[in-house]
Amino acid sequence: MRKEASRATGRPTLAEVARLAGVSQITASRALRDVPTVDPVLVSKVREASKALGYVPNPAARTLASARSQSVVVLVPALSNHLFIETLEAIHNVLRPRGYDVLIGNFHYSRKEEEELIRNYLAIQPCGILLTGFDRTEASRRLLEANKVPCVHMMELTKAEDIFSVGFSQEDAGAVIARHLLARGKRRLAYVAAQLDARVIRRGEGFKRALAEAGVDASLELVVPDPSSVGLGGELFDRLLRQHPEVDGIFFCNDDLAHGAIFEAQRQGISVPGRIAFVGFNDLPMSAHIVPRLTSIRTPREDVGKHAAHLMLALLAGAEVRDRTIDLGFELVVRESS
Amino acid sequence: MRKEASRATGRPTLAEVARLAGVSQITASRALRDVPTVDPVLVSKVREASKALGYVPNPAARTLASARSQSVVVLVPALSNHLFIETLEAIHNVLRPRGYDVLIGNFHYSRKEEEELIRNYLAIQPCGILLTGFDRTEASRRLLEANKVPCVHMMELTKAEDIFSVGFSQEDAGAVIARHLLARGKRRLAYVAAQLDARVIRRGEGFKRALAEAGVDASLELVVPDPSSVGLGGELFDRLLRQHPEVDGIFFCNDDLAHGAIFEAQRQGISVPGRIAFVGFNDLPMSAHIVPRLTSIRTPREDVGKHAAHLMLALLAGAEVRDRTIDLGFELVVRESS
DNA sequence: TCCTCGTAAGATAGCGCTGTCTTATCGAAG
DNA sequence: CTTCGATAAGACAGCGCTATCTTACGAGGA
Repeated sequence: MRKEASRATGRPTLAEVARLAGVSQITASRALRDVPTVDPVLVSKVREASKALGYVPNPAARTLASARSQSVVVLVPALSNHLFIETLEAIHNVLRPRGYDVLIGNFHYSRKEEEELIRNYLAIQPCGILLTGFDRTEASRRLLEANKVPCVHMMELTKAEDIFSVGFSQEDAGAVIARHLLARGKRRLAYVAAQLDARVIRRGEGFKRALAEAGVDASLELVVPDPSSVGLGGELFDRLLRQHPEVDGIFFCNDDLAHGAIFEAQRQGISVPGRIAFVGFNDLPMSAHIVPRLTSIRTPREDVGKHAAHLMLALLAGAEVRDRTIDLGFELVVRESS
Repeated sequence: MRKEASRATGRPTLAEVARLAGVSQITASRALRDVPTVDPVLVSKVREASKALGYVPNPAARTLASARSQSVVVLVPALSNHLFIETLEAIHNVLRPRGYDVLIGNFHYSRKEEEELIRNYLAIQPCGILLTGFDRTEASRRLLEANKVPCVHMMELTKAEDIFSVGFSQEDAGAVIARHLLARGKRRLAYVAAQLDARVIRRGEGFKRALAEAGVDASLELVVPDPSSVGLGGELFDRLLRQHPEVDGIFFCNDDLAHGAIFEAQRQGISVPGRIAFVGFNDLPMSAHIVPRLTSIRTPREDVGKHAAHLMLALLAGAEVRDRTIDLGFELVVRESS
């Protein structure tokens, strides 16, 4: 009498499934992985046996044997923010039902921290990585390259070959806002931004370029590196107004700042949009309810996640991907604040 | 000449570290895991060899061999919400530097979905699970029990033996709010809640109990199962006011609802707190800036994550844990809205 | 001096899968 | 009727680590 399986997990293994189905272990393995060279009759036998035993594959064994896990890593610059949450949710919803684990890495808008995360997460041999934007350290790029992990970039677009990206044009969005404020008759326009990352900068560039093209002064801006917050929005608005009392329209790089500014304006008795118009970015749920309701750019956050995840699935399946760039656009939602 | 290591990952392995350090593989393994029975001299030799080779342990192999992964699963009812984000961040900050992977499961306030997540995540043999609250299906409980995974429960407290919990008393918090509103001279008080979960219900119970104890009518409430949102807060406030125009104080089960109500009141020209006082729950960042600033309960979300993670570490280390219950308390932040 | 015992190091044997090579089977071509 | 190639199924080995058992060794007691 041997003390069988003392170290085992107690769960049914592939070998047991194979035995019950009357096939070899490797055939059972292939059947469950949809390898096409298996007789459909055997496949269904294996499927039944698997179900009968309540078999669940052991991901660790799978990873060890194939040198590639079933984990997809998603790196985002922040979590304290509806944007990425919705994107993450969408990614989860696509990938989890298909058996992938989703690992979230928050790099707090720090390229250095992102590099560290990449280094650490590569240890688990992820089968794919979803990244935010293109702005990262050279070392990060090299690590990804060297490990041959499929990557999909979210939130921005590029024309570069060999790069998969899902998002929209930050610059165009900024330009649309500029034209909207101009159409409202505003002429003394400013860009207010915090938490400078590549996307925020690009939005501002689009905004200022459109102003310049319209022959309007595009030099007014108040840009700080601090983390964005509602409180900061109020402060920045107050500061801008002291320095430039003539300002009659502001594009805030995100809704949080705009919300803070709305509260501050309310406290100071400044009429919005009468004296000054506000436009935000991202269209957070609150923006449709705040007084006055905030004009904003609705970004396709959820769709970015969904499409990025599907693109990753295609890459993992080894499919030929024609469109390496998926432009999901954006929408200007005009409300009371402008 | 053998085509050595064709399937290998190319990364250095424990065997190479052992060879370089001049010890057996198992000794190297023990040295790197801080098993105490290894000669300190050998430990440092192994450490050096490991560093020299840039060795990173393979988590899959480790999991397979030990039948336990380095992953900690965290199950939360929602992500669209600052609360859990901050808690998750804190958990990450504690566990990741110690080599654990943190897997997040969002069960969308659904016990059924939570059960499914538990079932699925057990496949990866997590070394621990962090749960939100105690309210789950019998099957979930059995699964956790049967798999002998250490569990820590967050956000609520219990006196039950053998259950580790980190949080605060939801009921007491509700009671504190009731007493605060009473102290403000309000007498027609209502509880407005959405997204009913165990904690929201408990808050309401504490609130109503405190009212009853003070001899005040505790029957006024508007409670709906829909997902909580800013918009819903406005609607519920409007509906309540039509049905009970005499209401002079409302406890909203969370800040989102309260924010929506503030906007709605503003639109209707209703004075807050003059005619009616508002109190929220959670103290989201926005609550300190909205007009009027919102009185709320500041919950120790970050600390809950931190303490829960440390408790988990203690359990994983096999330490003797004396206090199975960690009460982190809460704080009533009184502002303009009451 | 011999023997026991506690401790540290090593040898061994897997954990549960999948990559790769080999073998069986069958139909088509010569 | 034989040979060949394509295809499906299986045998085999091993991914990189750790649990477990075994051995070596020195200290302490009889």
